[in-house]
Amino acid sequence: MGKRYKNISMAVIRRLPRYHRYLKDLIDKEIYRISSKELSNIMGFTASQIRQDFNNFGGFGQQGYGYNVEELYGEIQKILGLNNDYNCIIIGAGNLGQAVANYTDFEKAGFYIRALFDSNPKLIDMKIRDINIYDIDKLEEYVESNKVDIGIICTPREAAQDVANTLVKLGVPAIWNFAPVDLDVPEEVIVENVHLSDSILTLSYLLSNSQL
Amino acid sequence: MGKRYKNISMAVIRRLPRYHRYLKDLIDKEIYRISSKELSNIMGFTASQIRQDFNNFGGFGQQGYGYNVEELYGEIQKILGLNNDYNCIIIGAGNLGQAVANYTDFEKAGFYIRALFDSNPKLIDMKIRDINIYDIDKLEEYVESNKVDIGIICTPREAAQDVANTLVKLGVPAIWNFAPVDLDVPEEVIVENVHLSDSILTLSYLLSNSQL
DNA sequence: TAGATTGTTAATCGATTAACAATC
DNA sequence: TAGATTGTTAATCGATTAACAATC
Repeated sequence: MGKRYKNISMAVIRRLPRYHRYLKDLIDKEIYRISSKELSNIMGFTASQIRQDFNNFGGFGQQGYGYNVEELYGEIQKILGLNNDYNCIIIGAGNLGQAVANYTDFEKAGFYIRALFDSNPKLIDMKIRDINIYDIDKLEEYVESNKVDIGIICTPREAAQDVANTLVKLGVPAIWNFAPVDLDVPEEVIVENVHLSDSILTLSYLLSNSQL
Repeated sequence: MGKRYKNISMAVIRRLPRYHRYLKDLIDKEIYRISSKELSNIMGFTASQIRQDFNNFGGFGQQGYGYNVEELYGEIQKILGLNNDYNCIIIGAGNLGQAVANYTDFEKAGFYIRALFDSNPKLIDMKIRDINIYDIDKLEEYVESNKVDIGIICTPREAAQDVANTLVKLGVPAIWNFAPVDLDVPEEVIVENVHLSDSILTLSYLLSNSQL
């Protein structure tokens, strides 16, 4: 278990994955040293913001030199909790659930999909890669006998809150929610939303209000 | 074509789909009148913020009464550009592309998927619902002879920038990007990202740094 | 009219940017 | 050492919240 950071603003937290991504690119390009100014040019954040962001977690740079890319990448890796593995289950094995289950990049980052659940009899006992789809009735039993870190909700809107209630009741600490609702959960439960419909509406707004 | 709003901050814009969603719920529940205070209780924004947000676009309420839900919903619908239909194409017909193509909710909101494109010979000429998957080589020809409002990029990371370049060259005004890269496009081109990998890393951060 | 609630201005809070001393 | 660049404090900017006069 690494250090735990508190009171970091969401604005900063949401930039961390982006740093992680760009630093990975730099390593792939065999660039091993970078200043906040150079990173600023690449990423489009100000150099000042970059230094402020990193200094929320301690000083990773060296005056007169800049940052060691691999070291910095390693630190952000740790901060993001990517040194751990996570057991994930997907509830809702429709198109979206299957797409998520098939996205093997997550596994590389330590997010292992252990099981899917669905209410559609046609899907039950099918496999995605080698991951089984169980009847939704087996969800409680499964979570009680297996450690589940992240519940991924890919059900239709109507079912999402019920599923969330079940996951919360069973002690699942985090939910990755793809259903187009804001889930009502106790505050200690972590919810990260992927609201595709909100995203396309934002695009729609920008398109209709653009100058063309 | 409705009014065009400029200089609205992204913070406000990103709340609009959420208002849209909650107002729809209210209509479904046959609630036809609401005050900023009541909406505040439901949505978790402050009443003050709600009034500020709406007043960016004109006064939709009435002192002493509140807001007429249907009217307000209609206004936000217009502001979001949902009175138009949009022709969309998906580039990359793998799991994610297929999941997006199958998500019929988008069609209800006016986003019509007209074609998919992929480089995998196995997929070409298959159909998702009744939408054809074309060879990626046919992309230019297609966009030249059909109006395309939104290009949806569901390719792997490596292909995404090339696809974006092609779309930009052909004059597609907006890109909905699911590939885990920040696309480099001219500033008049609208890009809305769905970075699933960034989202799961954010969740990972919150989970590793939570108090449990 | 009296009560309620908006629209809007002013105050506060938080996040970003600028500046620079510390130091490699 | 001189030059470069960080870490950090101070200044600025923008977004959120509070307050209240306008008015339905």
